[in-house]
Amino acid sequence: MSPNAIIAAAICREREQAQLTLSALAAKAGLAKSTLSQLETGKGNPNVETLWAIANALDIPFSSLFESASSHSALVRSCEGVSLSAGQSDFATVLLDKCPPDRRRDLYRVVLRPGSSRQSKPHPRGTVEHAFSCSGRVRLGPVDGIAEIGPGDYYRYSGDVAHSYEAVDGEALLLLVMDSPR
Amino acid sequence: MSPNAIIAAAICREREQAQLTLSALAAKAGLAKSTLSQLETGKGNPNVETLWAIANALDIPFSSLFESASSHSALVRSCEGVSLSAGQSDFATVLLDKCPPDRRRDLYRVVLRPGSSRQSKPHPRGTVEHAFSCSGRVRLGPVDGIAEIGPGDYYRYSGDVAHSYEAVDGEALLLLVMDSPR
DNA sequence: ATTATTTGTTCGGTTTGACGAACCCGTAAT
DNA sequence: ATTACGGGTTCGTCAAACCGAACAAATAAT
Repeated sequence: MSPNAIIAAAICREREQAQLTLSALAAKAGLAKSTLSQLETGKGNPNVETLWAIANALDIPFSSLFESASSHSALVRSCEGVSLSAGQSDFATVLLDKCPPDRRRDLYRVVLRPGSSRQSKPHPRGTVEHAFSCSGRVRLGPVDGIAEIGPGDYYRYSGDVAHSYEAVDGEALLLLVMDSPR
Repeated sequence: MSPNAIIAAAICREREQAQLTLSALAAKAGLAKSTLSQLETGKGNPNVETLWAIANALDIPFSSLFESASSHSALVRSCEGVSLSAGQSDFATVLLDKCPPDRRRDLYRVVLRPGSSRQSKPHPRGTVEHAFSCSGRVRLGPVDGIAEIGPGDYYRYSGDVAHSYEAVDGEALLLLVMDSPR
C-alpha cells in the first residue's frame, strides 16, 4: 500500500471520526480545502508542515496519520506460532508481537484466584493488553472477545473497552503487558 | 519542538545508528544527498515520498522518523514484589518494570529444552532482556550475572553483553521481552 | 419554485522542495 | 607538498505542492 494512500485513508478516517467537514478541518488547520481534497483522494504528496497542521487540527498524535486501521487482537496458543530459530531444537522462540515505536509497555505479574471475575474499566484510548498465561486457566478479554487461555498461551486484545479477568478453576498466574500509546 | 526539527534529528540519529554516510544513504534511498543534507540541518520540509524512501533505506518503520530522540538488573522472585491492588485478594498484580519512553519492546515466547546451553551474542548497545519464567527452571543471564529462575520469577538483565540460557532439568517455557533502544 | 448555504472538486498562479553540479574541508596515499 | 578521495554543504534550475477562486451538486431555508 502506497504511503500516500495510507495517509489519505487516515486523514479521511480521523476527520470523520472527529465529525468535521472537509472545509471545517481546512479552516482549523489553516490549509486550503483544495489541498485537503487532493490529499484525501490520494492525489497528493504532502510535506511535513502540512501533515503537522492536520494532526494538530484533528488533535491526534502525529504518527496516527501513518497507521492503517488494524485489528488489535491476536490469540496464539502455546502450540502455535512460527518459530524463529528453527535449527536450534533446544531453543524455540516465537515472536508474539513487535512493539510499535510510538507506544510504551509496562509489565505486570498478575495472580488470579478463582471465584469472582475481575472487571476492568476501559484504559486510555489505544491501550492494548498482552496476556501471557503462566499457570492455571484464565478467561479474559474484552466483553465481546473473551477467550480462555492456559499455560503458554498468549492473547492480545484491546484494553480501551471494558474487559475482565477470571481464573477458571485454580489459581492462575500470568504476565500482563500494558501497552499504551504515548 | 518543530516537526521538521524532530525529523531532522531522527534521520541523523537513525542514519548514524545504521553506520551509513549521508552520501551512502542518499544513494540507497534514491535521493540527492543535497536533499538529505538540508533535511538533517533542519532546513527542509520533506514530503511523504521522500520520507518513505528514507525510512525504507534505513529499514525502520515509517513513524520512527517522528520520534524525539539504560541498563540495570532486577530479579523478582514469584513470592516477591509489591502488590498494587492490595484490597483485591483475588487479583494481585506486581509491576515488574515500567517502559521508559524511548525504548521498544518485542515479545517472544521461548521454549528451552534441557541439555546444551544456548549462547547469545550481544544485542545492540542498550538492549535489556526481561525474562518471565512460566514453567521449568532456567539458568540465564549475562556471563557475570547468571541467575536460576523458576515459575513466576522475573529477571531483567543487560542484553548488550554475551549472555546465555539453559534449562536446568526439564523443558522450560518463558516469556522474553526484548527491550531495545530506539 | 427559488434562493441561500454548504459540501467537495477542479483550475491557473505562486511558492518551495528536490535535483545535480560545483563547492569546501579533512584525511590518506604518494 | 601534492594529489586523490570521501565526507557534507551551497547554489541555480525545474517540477510540484499549496493556495485562492471559481465551479457543480446537494441540502436547507424562504
